[in-house]
Amino acid sequence: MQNLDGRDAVPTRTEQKRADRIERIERAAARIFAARGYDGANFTDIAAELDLGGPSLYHYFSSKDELFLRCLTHSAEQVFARLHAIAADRSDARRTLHALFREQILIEVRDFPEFVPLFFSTTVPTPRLAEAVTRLRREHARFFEQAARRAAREAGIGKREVRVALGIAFGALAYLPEWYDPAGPIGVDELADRMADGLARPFDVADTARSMQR
Amino acid sequence: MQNLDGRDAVPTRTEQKRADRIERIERAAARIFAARGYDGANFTDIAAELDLGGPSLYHYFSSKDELFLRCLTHSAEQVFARLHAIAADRSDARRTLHALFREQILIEVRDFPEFVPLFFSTTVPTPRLAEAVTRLRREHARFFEQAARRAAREAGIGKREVRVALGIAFGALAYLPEWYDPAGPIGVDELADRMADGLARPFDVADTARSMQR
Amino acid sequence: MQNLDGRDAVPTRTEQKRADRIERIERAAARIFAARGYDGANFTDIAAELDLGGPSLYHYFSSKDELFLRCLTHSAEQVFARLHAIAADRSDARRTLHALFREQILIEVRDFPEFVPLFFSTTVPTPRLAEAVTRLRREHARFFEQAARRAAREAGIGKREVRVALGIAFGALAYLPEWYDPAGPIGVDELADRMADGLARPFDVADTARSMQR
Amino acid sequence: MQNLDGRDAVPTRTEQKRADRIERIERAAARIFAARGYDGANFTDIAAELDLGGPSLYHYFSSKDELFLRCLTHSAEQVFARLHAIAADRSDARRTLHALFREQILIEVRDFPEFVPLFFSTTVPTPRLAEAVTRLRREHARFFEQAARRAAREAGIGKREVRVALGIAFGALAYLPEWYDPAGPIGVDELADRMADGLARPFDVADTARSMQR
DNA sequence: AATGAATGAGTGTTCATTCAT
DNA sequence: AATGAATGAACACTCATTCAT
Repeated sequence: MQNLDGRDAVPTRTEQKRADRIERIERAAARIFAARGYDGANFTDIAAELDLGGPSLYHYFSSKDELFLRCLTHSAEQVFARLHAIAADRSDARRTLHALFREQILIEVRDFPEFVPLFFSTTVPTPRLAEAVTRLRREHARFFEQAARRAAREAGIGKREVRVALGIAFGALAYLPEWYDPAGPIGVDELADRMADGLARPFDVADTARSMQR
Repeated sequence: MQNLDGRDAVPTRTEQKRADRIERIERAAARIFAARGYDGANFTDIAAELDLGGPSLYHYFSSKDELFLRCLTHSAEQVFARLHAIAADRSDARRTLHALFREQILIEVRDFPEFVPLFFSTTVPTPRLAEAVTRLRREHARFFEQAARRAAREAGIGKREVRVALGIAFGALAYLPEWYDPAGPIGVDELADRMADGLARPFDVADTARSMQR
Repeated sequence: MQNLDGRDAVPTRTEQKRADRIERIERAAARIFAARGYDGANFTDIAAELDLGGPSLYHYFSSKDELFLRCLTHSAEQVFARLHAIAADRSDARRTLHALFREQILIEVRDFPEFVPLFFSTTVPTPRLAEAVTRLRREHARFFEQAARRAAREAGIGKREVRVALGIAFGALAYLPEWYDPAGPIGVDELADRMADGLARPFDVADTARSMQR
Repeated sequence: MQNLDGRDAVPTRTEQKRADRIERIERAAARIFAARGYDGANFTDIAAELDLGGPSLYHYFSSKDELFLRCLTHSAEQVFARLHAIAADRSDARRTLHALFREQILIEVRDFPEFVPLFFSTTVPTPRLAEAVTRLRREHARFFEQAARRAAREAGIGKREVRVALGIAFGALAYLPEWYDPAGPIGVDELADRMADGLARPFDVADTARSMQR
């Protein structure tokens, strides 16, 4: 948002209010979509969460489809930003990959519990959403793939091993909230450490030599 | 199906026909539920697959809910039977665990593609189904947990490591059909080998000593 | 509806019943559409006319759009059949044209009062309907145009005179129910005679010579 | 707008601005109502045409109903004024009638394309509008009826012939924009001449004698 | 004067489910 | 056993209209 001067424009009060509203709606919607899925969440309920009538949401979103898309996109953007910050460090690929796993885990179980249900939900009803999900997942995967490829090259690990190792990792990340309870015996940090260890292990040098290729 | 004598009753022809019908319906339903999810699959379409009208299904299933439940239960039973056969071998826990992973993978990608969507679908609409899913998943998990616990004891691995390792494994198994393509470069058997290796690795003795406990 | 033998198939009782239902619905719908226009007529009211609930109509018609289309098409077909019977006589073009006008008038004010509102309604909401209306009107116009052209040739009347004369005629026919009251002083037959006279007059030989070309 | 003195009040600047606004809105509304019909035109779109928000229109019109009414009334007034100017000439009834037709045609196809859709639209949704339309149409018809009656008296034509002739004429006028294209082969003036000829013909003396009374 | 916010009433449409046949 | 008929409950979405700002 910039003026012709190149300086950031100050948003008017109304613009600000509107933006706030939109964000609040998105948050509520994300929560409900995450809990009940696209089909199970209805417009009326989402609106009711904010003491609004159903049709009021149409002031901000043109359709249910779009509302979901925005929830999805925004949450993805936030996650991507955090992964990006980590992926930028190109020094040690193995360590970067480990850090990416760690970060993703913390996002899921500590910072952003809606992310997984929105992002990894398998049944996506409208074609437009299906396409968006595919695109975003590809983008998400790339963070890990790039680091993994570099790490694999250094450790002399084959493409197919990488593919399988990443398949395992994505699955583990997509399913995590299904079993992990932050209030349980395993603390969030411990989980992040242990799990990232496990997911990154196939990219260890010695390991591979011994056990992955038997 | 027993008579008062305690001997197995011979099913009458009509009973047999009915059982056949039920099975055919379940198969079709499983396919459609798997493809479109509970909400996305409608009764009419499922019936149409068998050249039946929608209401006809009510001769065999009292509700959509129940139909799904039966699909779920039956497919689970089949899978459980195969896992059971493997788990029965109590000789080498580590090897048994590996074999269980292998079997589960083959079931998913080669023998029974509907299983994962039915069994691991995250959004379950009705409470009754939710409960059933929980129960079945617990039962399913037990196969792996028992072998894992025994293997862990032998290798001196802690409970929490086991929990994390199994969390990773279940996630990987639940997400497998999302990325793996049987027609792709990695063959089914190769996948089963490599992936089972990866999932069972945390239960190796030496491995754990070195990298999981840093 | 024919068998392989080439004989007309006897419709089963259920088919007959269904056809009856459809026809009854169409008639009610035609009446309401005619009275209130496409937008003004709602599905619920049409169904209520037959002591049915709104959604019941979907057993017979897949959408409001289609229901209207069927009303339109069927009424058009009936009208076309009657015009066709008259247009078939190729002896005297001037007389045929006159007879066509007469027939159309009788259809409108005596036999089929819904025809005009359905067929000549000017605002047509959906593209599919707009296209159908255009096509049907063209077909309808052709009956009159063909006779008119032949009559014009015989009487030595120019194309543009024909165009204007037909424009007047179609307008008069489209607007007729707006002012004519069958219960009023002018009887149906008298109306048909007088009006057909007026509409066909431009195709008289002498007339044109004198007054249309001043 | 008069003061207590009886002199015309000078409108204040704000009053003038308001009047301008009203007129601009009416013009836009007339265009959209004409194009899409009462139901098809929505408040938001009409306002958007003037870079206004929907609710802003309520500063000038108390309802959609009223807005339509004003469009209708104003356009009718303009048309009536022109017809009035012609009807004032009482010399030759036959010629006056012809001139009225001509004028009406020019209004429709050259000067005021919105008039017909607004004025002759057959489905009128609200009772209040229906009444207004009836009243205005009656007023409109009177211009033609008066001249026609006088012409008929002179030519010795019966009431019912007049009724039919006028019925044809009004229909022709109401339907004109449906088929006539000003950019087509027939020019506007030619159309006006020919069509007025046709519509006035029944009021010719000789003509009637011969063909209308057979 | 203008509008952003909000909504209530209504609309077409879907679908699991019931029931008489 | 099978289904055509029918429906009630629900849902996304539209739109004229109100109101506080």
